[in-house]
Amino acid sequence: MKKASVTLHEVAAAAGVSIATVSRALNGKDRVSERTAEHVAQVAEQLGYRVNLIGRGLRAGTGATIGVVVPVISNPFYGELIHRLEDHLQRGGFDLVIADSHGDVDRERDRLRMLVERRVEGVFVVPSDAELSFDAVADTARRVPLVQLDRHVIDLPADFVGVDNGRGIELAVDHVLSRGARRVVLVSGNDVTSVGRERRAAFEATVRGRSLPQEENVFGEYLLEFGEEAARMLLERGPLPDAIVAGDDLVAAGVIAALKRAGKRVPVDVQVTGFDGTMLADVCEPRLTTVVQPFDDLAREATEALVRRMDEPDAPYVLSRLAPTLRVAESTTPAPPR
Amino acid sequence: MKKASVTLHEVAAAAGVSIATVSRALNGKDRVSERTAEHVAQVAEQLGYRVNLIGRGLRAGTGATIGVVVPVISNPFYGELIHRLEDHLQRGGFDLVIADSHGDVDRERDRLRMLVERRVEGVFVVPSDAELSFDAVADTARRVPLVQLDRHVIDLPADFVGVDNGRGIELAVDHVLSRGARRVVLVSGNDVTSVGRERRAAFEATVRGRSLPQEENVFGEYLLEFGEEAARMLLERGPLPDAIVAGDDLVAAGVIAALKRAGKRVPVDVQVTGFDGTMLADVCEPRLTTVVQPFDDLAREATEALVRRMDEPDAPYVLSRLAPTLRVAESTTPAPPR
DNA sequence: CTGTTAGCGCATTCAT
DNA sequence: ATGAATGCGCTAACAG
Repeated sequence: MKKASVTLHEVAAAAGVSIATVSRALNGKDRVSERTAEHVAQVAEQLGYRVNLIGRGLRAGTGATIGVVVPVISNPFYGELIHRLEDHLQRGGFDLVIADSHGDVDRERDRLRMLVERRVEGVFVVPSDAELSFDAVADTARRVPLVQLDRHVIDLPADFVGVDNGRGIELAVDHVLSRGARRVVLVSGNDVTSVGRERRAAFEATVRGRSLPQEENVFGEYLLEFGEEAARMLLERGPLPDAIVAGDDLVAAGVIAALKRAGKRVPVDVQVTGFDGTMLADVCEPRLTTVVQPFDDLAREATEALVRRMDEPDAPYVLSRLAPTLRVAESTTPAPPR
Repeated sequence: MKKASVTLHEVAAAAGVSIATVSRALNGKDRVSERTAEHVAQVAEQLGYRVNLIGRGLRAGTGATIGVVVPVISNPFYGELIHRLEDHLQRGGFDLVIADSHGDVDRERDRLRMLVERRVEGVFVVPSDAELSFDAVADTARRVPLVQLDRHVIDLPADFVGVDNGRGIELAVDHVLSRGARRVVLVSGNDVTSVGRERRAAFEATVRGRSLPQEENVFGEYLLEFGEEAARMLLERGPLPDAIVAGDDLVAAGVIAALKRAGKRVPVDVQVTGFDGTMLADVCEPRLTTVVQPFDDLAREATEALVRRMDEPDAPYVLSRLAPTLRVAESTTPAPPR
């Protein structure tokens, strides 16, 4: 059990051929006689040979690996996204190395550095800060094909694939309006992330565009706890608005929990919407009306963008915005849709 | 932007020293004059040099990498677990490669093979099938230090770290009994996984031990949908039991959702408990009383077991069972605890 | 303190 | 069709 692993040399020796022949036989790329090929394969199998991807990688100048850096792997949204990414990459024969930045810029820089040193062929990154992530992400993009996912760094000339946040917020607001709301409040992430900025800007624009009353919105982090805290704040502030548009499903879940604990009814007393379309939306009670991200399309698009960048490193960068959809559920619908 | 990356040679040339000196200067392991060290560092920085971990890995016989194979990365339970693992490994200077088996034995075999070929220094695996995963996991364990996590393969002589499922189920059952339940039904995962088997066995043993009436339990997969389905089945079957012990939080969430849609009240009409202690438990309404897994301890223990195995490959294998705790919330408590 | 050299495992070019 | 030789980038002996 302590034997160092079998190498081409040993297989070659055992099979009575040269190391080159073994390599050829096993990879099947080059011409080898049927007989030897079979023989070699058998010997290799019998010896329990396994290619050493490190050796191959060194020779090839790279392993077939893609890296991805996310803020929090335990967030269901990123879990889902990574799940899809892995799927698409697998098809291209790539393995995925995952790194968690803990939403910390220093750690993010560190993890990106690690991926570069690993000579991954491409990197996906969800930047943890719309501004402070600039240096690390820019530097990485200079060294390896890189695609920003979900969030992006302001003014960074690099590919990006994400959802159309403006459209998503608009869908949510217009929906609650169609359900009779007038006073609508946004409870969402702060300006640290591009997503937070975009959703806020879109919300304010929509409120103005629909001539709705200006409410005082609440901003914080994309956490369950923030949702609860924000809801408590709104309760203290006075009469509840007609609807609360939350920045994501997690926040929405927190909002609903706090509201109900305070004896308020959703959607009767106040409507609530989420954003992302994670499984959290289905676990909430009432189930959450939410803006659904097209996870699979995002992953596919991002993979394609990365491949494009690998093929043509100097092509002009592209910003992809995918359209979200609205999934209507009980949190905005008094009468359960049958 | 298309420049192949800078190598030690180039740095050496530019700095007017030998390649070995550069290596030493940069790694600081060996004695180099203050002056040259500084000079080299500066040149390297200026050229944008980054070690090539593939080269180093080949030389060292391994990269500082650990692999982990889980059934579904999008499941919050595994997200949380991976999060903690990454944390502990980081401290040891290890990077983590994640692979998703999709709960499929073939894919699992494939992913394990990839990790071996990558010459990772260790592997964590959550086997997708208590029996069918045997060959792939056993073969992998023969080649590299391996620790089974959460689930294990039956009769496989390999390290394992997981929660004490028996104790967890007992905690849940005794708790609902203390809340006045008599008729208790288990809705949990089937016998495909060791976890499913253990929770079922523990439940049946507890029911017998407490002289409770034997109910017909429901088994399926650890999915939200299964929880809903099971609840519908129970509703059709006749009068609801006093309590439903769910196999995990996801199933519990599904159960609660379906019950409430059918007009039943939790915990008044029926109590419900979960298992795992994921964020789902806090999002449910009412919040879920659940058996909490000690995520951080599990990750730490698993990491230690792996390191132990790396140091002493032939040591007798060890099965670690960590004690869960019960977190009581509204799903079993009529009067909200203040 | 620093330079020279060898070789980790592999794929490939060039002979044969 | 096969073998011999080369070098990917790096670190660790070994000299000096």
